[in-house]
Amino acid sequence: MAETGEEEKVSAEASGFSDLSDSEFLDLEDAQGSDALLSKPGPSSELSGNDGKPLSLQKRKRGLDISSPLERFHFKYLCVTDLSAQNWCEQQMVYGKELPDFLAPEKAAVLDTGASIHLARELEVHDLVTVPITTTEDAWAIKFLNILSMIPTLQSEGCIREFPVFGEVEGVLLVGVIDELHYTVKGELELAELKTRRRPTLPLEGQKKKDCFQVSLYKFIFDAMVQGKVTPASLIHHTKLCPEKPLGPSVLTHAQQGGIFVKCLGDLMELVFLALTLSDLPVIDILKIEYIHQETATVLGTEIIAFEEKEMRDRVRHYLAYWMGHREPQGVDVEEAWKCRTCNYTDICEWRKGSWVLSNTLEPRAKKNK
DNA sequence: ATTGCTAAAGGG
Repeated sequence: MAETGEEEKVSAEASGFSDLSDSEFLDLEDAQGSDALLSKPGPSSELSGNDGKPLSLQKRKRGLDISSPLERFHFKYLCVTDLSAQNWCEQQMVYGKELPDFLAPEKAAVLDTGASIHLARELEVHDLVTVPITTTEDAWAIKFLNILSMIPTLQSEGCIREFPVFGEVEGVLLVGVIDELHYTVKGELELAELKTRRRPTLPLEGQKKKDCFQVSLYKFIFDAMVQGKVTPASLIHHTKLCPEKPLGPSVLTHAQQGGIFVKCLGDLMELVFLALTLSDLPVIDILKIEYIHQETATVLGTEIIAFEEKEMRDRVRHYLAYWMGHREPQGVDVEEAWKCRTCNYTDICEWRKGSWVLSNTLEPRAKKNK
């Protein structure tokens, strides 16, 4: 690596994250606090119908019954790709969350290949180092340190990859990673999303729509970040992070190696906020998606997306309405039933059953559509 | 490909 080009990206080790779920985590001093949060309040079990009123009504009064999917899954935030999965098929996304290891066999290879190609490209612009961590605060700290190192790189060298984004949208925290950001020869900030494909074919409309939504959402969140609309307070509120908790020694070491001297997450968040808002970062000018063939790396197609904020926001609102429990999940429309062909949940899909019954009972009589 | 009281993205 060239001297000026030598970039070091700090990345949290997978095993570090898995430590979080170990018993070790519960053995910490905070354990009592966490247990208290996790255990259900006593009255909930006693509610089981003792007077004449419907159970749901009783619970409703105490606000116990109405747990939104967000709460039921215990999600503090959603990934951008969760929402773009909803764009593909919301019902499928929900099954994916409910039945995690229901997933497929040979699809894995395609995903794996895609991931490898992305990793190889990431390594073109910076090295990866592993930082062992034990807490959620540490995990976020690594993300923030990465941002702090990437902003100056973008401004001086013009290209960064895997840039973390996050921000509250419609009251929900969304988290994602932008594939690539770079300045064009004209000096415009361009987001470039790479999509690798198993077969050397152009994506269908449904695929394009989903990818288009994904990058639009990235821009929306990124723009909000550089405009100072994403505050440390909002992040802390959603993630329930403790800003004063001291960071782990390995994280502190890596911060210092990068010239960052902080003691806790709160300090780091303030630095990130300042870096984002005071580095003359523009909003994203161009959204580009490139489809390439996995095997040959042939460019299959390039899309320049027109950012339509209102449409995107309406869509986000619609998707989040499911997560907040304002509506039931939906499957695909009849014209997109071809998506079911590659879905693992077709056999159990309630949405499909519903529409099959409908079309079966209505179609034979009236030849018209429904 | 799972994995998760959270790594997000990975492709169709």
